[in-house]
Amino acid sequence: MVVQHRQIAEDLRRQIAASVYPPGSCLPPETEMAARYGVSRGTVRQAVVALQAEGLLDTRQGARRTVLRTAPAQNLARLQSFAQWAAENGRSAGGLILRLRRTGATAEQTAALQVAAGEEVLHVLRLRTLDGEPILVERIVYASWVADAVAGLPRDTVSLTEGLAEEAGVTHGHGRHAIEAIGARVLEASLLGIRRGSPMLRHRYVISTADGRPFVTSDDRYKPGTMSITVDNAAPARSIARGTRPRAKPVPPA
Amino acid sequence: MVVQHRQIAEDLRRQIAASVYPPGSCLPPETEMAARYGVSRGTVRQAVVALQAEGLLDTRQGARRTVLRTAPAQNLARLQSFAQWAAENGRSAGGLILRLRRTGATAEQTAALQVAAGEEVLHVLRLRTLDGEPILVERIVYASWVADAVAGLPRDTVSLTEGLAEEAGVTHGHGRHAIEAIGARVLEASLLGIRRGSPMLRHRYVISTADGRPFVTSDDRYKPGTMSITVDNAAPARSIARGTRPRAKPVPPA
DNA sequence: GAGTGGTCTAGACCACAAT
DNA sequence: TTGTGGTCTAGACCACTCG
Repeated sequence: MVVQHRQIAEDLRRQIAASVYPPGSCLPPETEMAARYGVSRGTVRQAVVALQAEGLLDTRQGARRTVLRTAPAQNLARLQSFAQWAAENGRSAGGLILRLRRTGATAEQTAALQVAAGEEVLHVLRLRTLDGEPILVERIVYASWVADAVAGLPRDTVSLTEGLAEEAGVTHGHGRHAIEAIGARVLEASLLGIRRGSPMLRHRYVISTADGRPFVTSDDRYKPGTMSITVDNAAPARSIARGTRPRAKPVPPA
Repeated sequence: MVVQHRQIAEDLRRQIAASVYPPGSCLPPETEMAARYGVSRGTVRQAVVALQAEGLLDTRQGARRTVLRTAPAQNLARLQSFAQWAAENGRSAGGLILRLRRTGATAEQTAALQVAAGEEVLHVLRLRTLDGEPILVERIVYASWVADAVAGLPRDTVSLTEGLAEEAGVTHGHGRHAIEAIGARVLEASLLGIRRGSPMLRHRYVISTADGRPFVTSDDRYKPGTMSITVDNAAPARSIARGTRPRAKPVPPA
């Protein structure tokens, strides 16, 4: 981390977490921070912009930036790896590939993965556990150009995502997700020990590399009551605000 | 829109949408764009950074920026207003308040809205329609400081969100959302004409003003098969990439 | 009116990618 | 090696908030 604006951002995050600047308090002015860190105002801005994007700060032109939260807002990255999410939350994730099959792509998969009609893809049926409990059934489909790397992984690989990154250097760039509710089918019911028709959370997604090539799509179904997808977001723009907004009660910096 | 970097961003978005720069093609270098628009390089960067955040561009140090998609990725703002979402998609939303009641806040609501224990809050039970079809039951709770503005709105107000913005100048700043699957209870079953236990999508959220004061929380439940929440996201960082990534096939700018 | 953040400039140097 | 994006500077002016 040789980049100054990252160091400054990290430093500010730490101070906010440590309640040096508690929620409701103001950050020092840009000019003052610039002097303190011995950098130009622009560099401080780069750091502060990052914290804003994380939902940590409220900033309005003309007013001092105020702290909103102590903890950084969780971001959507968790939608991209169950194993990573589990690790972050101190839980242990497991995974077992039940079936592995190469077939021609369906029309839907052709569109999602941007492969030629009928081109061979790799289907994976996988049961996942959290702290030893079966919790989720995955129906994953990999594009042919990553299929061999996936097929070579052990059946009980905990994170296919990381395995694929290590084996083939393929990493997540963008994801497109759809979340619905759906009744359990026979397969899920028997694998997870629930009744048919039970309300399951269905999470479908397509993930692409940073340069826009989709390589995996999946249909994940969670056991009822076990999973809640959470999202923090910030309003995209200052939108339709009218009049003057009341301020949060000020708190002096510690 | 007097700000140059916004104008430039908008111009680029338009050109990408019009396939002047189709997916896979490269954007001109920063210096060239700066000259073309008659601004400094920094201003161009501000514009381009916005497009990156929208998932429209792939950028890597040293390489030209490449276009990833034609359409701007939809963002999470839709999670904040059903009416707005419907309007954007050319559907007609309706809403009818079935019950409106002031009571003391429960423990859960106290925490979500950050009000004193037992402080009065406004409960709203509301049935929503899409193109005339009942689709969703909302259980909304408003903090007392916005309750009067909400209670004064007509029972068939289509957008309480916009109504609240107009009446009280209260607008969305941040949202925290949780999405689950849950079986239909008697109330939803009868209102939506479905069977008890049917798999419903449950969307709970707390919304705060830009300065961090929560003012509304809700528990929305969607009729089975009617709603899918979609999310586009980009990887937060250049994470654990190994080796050189293969490039997307180049396409000449039109 | 003083202070603060938002925008913009004109230049510089470096790190990385492509050739 | 050359071109490109990433970082940084030192200064300027404007728009907005707040006392």
